[in-house]
Amino acid sequence: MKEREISDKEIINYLQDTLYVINGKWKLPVLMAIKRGSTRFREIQRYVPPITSRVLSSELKLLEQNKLVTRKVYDEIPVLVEYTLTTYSETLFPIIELMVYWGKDHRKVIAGK
Amino acid sequence: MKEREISDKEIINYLQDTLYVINGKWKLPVLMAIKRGSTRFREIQRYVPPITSRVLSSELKLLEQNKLVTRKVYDEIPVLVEYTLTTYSETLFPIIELMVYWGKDHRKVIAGK
DNA sequence: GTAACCAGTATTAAAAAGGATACCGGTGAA
DNA sequence: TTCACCGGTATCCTTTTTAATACTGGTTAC
Repeated sequence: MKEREISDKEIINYLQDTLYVINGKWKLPVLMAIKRGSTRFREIQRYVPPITSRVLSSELKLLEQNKLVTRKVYDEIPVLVEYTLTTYSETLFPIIELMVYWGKDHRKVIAGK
Repeated sequence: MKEREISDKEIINYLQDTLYVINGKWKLPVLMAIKRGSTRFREIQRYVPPITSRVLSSELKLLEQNKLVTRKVYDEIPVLVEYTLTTYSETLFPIIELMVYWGKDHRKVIAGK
């Protein structure tokens, strides 16, 4: 039994759905920061300069809504907040990694004439 | 001889370079439209609704600047303008295709809970 | 001749994204 | 006690993006 082909309109819709989730300058860099080991708010902020706390705060909320990031609060003294990736977010990293390599090459393409 | 590892900062920079090129709602859908066979201005516009001609016009210029699209003018009567993909743009399609499939699944993930 | 299509441009406005700066209450170290 | 760090929020402002609408000059189809 064969899968139905994806129509032109569906392709555009799916693509736009993805773009809607990852849009803007910050969401993917923030995910990458967490992936690379930054879990604390200030830590992420230092990793992805020069994002302001206002913007980082709102990006993290959107990432949470899209089930890409989990926010955990530990009731220690002082209170500790940790951001971690969901397992679902792993599905996004093949795309992000391709984008990293593409950006690296693109720099050469544009510079090299 | 081993390649040097990419540092944290470079990763973020390359990623941001890529995001800078593809940012916004329209550039990737426009590339996809051309890929799927739309070469004329109005044809692309119909393929990617509801983009206005003003926005499409400026997106196409940016795509040209980044060597992803070629604009050819045929001096016929009436004048004919054709947009085609560069071979370089092919390097972007693995990313775009992953994004199409990711968007398809993401819809289920968000809806299904 | 009038309507419609072509490839856009012009003008204006609205909405969204992002940035600057200051500040909060709490803790901990010097 | 003063300073710095933590995880943010509040307020205000600028820039960027996107949209709405109209229009141009030329061409073909009815």
